[in-house]
Amino acid sequence: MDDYLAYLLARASHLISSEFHAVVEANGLSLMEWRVMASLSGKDALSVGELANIVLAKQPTVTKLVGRMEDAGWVTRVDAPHDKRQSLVSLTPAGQRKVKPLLDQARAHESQVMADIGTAEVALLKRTLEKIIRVRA
Amino acid sequence: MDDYLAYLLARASHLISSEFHAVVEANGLSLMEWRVMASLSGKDALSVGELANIVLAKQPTVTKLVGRMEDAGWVTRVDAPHDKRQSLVSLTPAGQRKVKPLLDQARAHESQVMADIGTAEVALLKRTLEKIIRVRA
DNA sequence: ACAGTTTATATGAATATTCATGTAATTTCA
DNA sequence: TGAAATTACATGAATATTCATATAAACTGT
Repeated sequence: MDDYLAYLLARASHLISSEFHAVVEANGLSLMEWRVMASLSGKDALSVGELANIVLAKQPTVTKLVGRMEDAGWVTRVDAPHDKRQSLVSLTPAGQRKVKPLLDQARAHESQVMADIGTAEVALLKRTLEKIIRVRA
Repeated sequence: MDDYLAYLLARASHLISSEFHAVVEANGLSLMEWRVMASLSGKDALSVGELANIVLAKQPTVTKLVGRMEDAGWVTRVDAPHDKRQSLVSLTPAGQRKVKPLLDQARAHESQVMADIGTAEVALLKRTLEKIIRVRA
């Protein structure tokens, strides 16, 4: 059982996410809120559907998550000009300030993992994970 | 963002689990129920706490999950003789019959993934994942 | 252009998860 | 030994997620 790829992936993912989860919660965010804000942080905006795909949640979950984040003042929603069905989500200035230090800490955490496991091995791991995602997406 | 190890692990895990999720649901089980039953399938019994650790969920979640599965007739709970605080969960005969074909299908799915990605590469991936789990558990 | 179909999001009800806490059993150690 | 601390599980309230479905906008083929 604990030799299956599906389980090893789930366990390793849970472990690594949990570690950073502590940092995220210390900043008053849930893991999902962090994922949304991190996803938005580079881009100008993403639709609810795109976000759902990225943060690995269902669309109604994201609609409500974004609603709560909108109330908190971290994101805004506007109808897409070219397709008024879409709702484009983007970070507010407050949201950008909120997520900024976490992005730095995420990089630091990543570095720590690489130091613990080995840079080359992690690089190889990433390539294989990307291949899995690419081949089976 | 989509280059971070944490995210690649989450995405790959979600992808692989989702594929098998379809099979699991076709058998009338949720992903968590499947995990519980697969975890129990080799062993004689596991405590609620051990199960929570294995299936990557919180203890109250597992208590209630096991309660539902008990109602469905797939598992039973008995107090541990040596420590009456513990509640030992084990598969009923009906539970064993239920999970048996899924175990076979899980192996088949695993084989399919290995064929798609490459046996050697998956073996290497597994070793790295095990290392991450071992080093950072 | 328009009827039918598909797509994107929202929403209410049902379900599941989690947090905080309670209870009971075990362990610790003075 | 026995009081205090710890551990394991259960439970109720709060929260989050999901399913089913509704609504509205954008396509499609004629």
